[in-house]
Amino acid sequence: MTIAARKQREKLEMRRTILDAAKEIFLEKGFHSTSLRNIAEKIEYSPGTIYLYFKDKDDIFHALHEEGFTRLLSMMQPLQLVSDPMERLLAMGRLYMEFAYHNKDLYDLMFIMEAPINAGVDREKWEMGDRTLNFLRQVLGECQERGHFKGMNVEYLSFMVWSALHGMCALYCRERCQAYEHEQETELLRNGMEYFIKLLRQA
Amino acid sequence: MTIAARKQREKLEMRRTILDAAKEIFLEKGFHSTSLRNIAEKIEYSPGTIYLYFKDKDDIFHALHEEGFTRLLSMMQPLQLVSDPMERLLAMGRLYMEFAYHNKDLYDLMFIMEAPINAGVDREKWEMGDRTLNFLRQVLGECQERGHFKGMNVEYLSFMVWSALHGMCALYCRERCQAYEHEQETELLRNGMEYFIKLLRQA
DNA sequence: TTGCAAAATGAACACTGTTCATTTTCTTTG
DNA sequence: CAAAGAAAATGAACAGTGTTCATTTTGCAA
Repeated sequence: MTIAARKQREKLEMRRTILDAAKEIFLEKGFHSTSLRNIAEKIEYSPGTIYLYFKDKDDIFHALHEEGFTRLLSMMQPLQLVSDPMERLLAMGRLYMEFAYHNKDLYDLMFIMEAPINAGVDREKWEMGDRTLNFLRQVLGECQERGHFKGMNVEYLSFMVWSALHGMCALYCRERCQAYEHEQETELLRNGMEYFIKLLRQA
Repeated sequence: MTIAARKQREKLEMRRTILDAAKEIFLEKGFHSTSLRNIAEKIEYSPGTIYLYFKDKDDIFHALHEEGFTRLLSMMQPLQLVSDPMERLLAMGRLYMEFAYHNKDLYDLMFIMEAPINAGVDREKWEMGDRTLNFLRQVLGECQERGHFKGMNVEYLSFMVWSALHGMCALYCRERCQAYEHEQETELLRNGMEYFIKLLRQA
């Protein structure tokens, strides 16, 4: 039995090795400029080998996609200590933006790129994404219990809030902040965030 | 002299022909699945010919990028008839979303895709984008004159407003609305927009 | 009609994701 | 320990990509 166990472990280790190499190259060169041959070369295996561990290129980046959500979610856990729901919501917002700012390519992979999500809408794979969204739903629900966002539907409200944050992050990730010649990216993000928070506080 | 003029006209016509073919295939198959050989085949020329009229693939889609802004801007012109700036702002928002919804791939090209904008930040080429942004700056400034958005910086304010709209459109374009299993895309967009408008009205 | 310049060609280059017959490596059995 | 069998890794091959460039075709002027 111990040999079968080792085999399975080695299988997982190989997946990790591939994933680590893929992530490194991807974060450095971007998704579309990362080829399977690049990855294969880095781990010193032939291109064909990768297909023994992943269905195709999308499958690799789908795995990284999941890792991103796990990371984001784990960063959000401590926020549950913030008792006031409105303050928790605002802290979540800032943390979300912080995550996007410091993990530009990972954020891009998770929320902007076409590749991993389009092919098939694998429900099971979105589990981590769902959990993140539920976090937002919950805090918004609690805000309503304290009198905020009166008469609003939590589904649509969460979509609006998520969108506002995502919009700033997405413009940042895809270099559209350059439309503002005289402002720095960081200032745009910081002040954009604060203004949106101002709107939320009034509602 | 008349022959040189004709030559020049033919050069422009050829550009148009290529652009039209490119747009058609692109809107049908998406950016990355559109190859120069596809375009060449459609216009019944050899692949090499295209390079006599465009520097590279990006150059083609940069041209379409510009067309997108021209279209959006022309759609916005009639809004100048709306005298109340707050109403004009809200109408602009709805129109912006309408544009994204009905021109999904064009919107994607203009505001999400990496290809055309990253390579070089051609200032001259962003002219149409600048004009669109100025439209927003102007209406926000007028809103302030009427007592809205007190004490806010128009630059940051416009970034926040743009981001909120863009966020919804971007999540829609890149199929992230699927995170909401039980809601339709159109309802998410419509209600998300209305909720954001609610926030703006209060500020 | 000849000569010249502009326009169009399509083969070639180096790359891509993916497949699969072949070879190598490891594990089990006799 | 050797032979057989299974699992793992290989790398050539396929059909595609964006791009270049020597060669050919075309249209105009002398």
